[in-house]
Amino acid sequence: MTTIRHTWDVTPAEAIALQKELAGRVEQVRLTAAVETIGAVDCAFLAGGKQIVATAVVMGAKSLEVIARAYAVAPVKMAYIPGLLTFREAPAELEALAELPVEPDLLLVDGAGRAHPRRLGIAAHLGLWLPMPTIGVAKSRLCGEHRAVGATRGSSVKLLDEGEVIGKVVRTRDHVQPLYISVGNRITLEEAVAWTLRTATRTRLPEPIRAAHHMAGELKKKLA
DNA sequence: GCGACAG
DNA sequence: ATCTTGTCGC
Repeated sequence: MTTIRHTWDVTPAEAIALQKELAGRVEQVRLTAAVETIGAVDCAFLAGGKQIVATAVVMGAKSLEVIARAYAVAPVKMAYIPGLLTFREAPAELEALAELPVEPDLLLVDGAGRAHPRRLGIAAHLGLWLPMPTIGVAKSRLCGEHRAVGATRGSSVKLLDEGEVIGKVVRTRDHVQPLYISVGNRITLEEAVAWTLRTATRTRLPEPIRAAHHMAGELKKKLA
């Protein structure tokens, strides 16, 4: 299995160059192993944006019951720049994932996967670094265009950029803002959409992401 | 030069 | 992401 390693201490120009050379390593292929557990990572900011709290959760793929949780606090090293979100959030999220007692079989990431200007959003980048397949679940569009999405749950349309399908805009709840789903790594777009709908049972966001997001919010209050 | 722009 | 109460709609 191929996984990457590199420093996160880079300049914006170096970050862009890194994304360009790594994008070609993403594998859009069908899942090979059974998915028994699903995880998610998210984060929140502390101390006026000086520190980041990353959270990671693991749930049973069928029960959607939490099996494990972990978190990590780290200093923020880069400002938010559209397209370079990864270099701001990924280091802390990787630390939180490393604290988990068990690794999930599939990981949902808050942000874009291949639906990125250079085809390497945070979900794809983390997918190259980690061993399990990943899915990018973004709440809004970073790039690409698409037709109007049907108003009911399950409706979806292709997200296109420069003539290629980079993701899918998916409605997970009737009359609620759609999600921008894209391949992270080691999964197909169809499977990514299917797992998103399968885990977004009661709300717009998939349960694992909701749990990770909620945990980040609680820690933000608790850690000041 | 003028917008767009994951979280 | 973050600053924040009540309120509209399914």
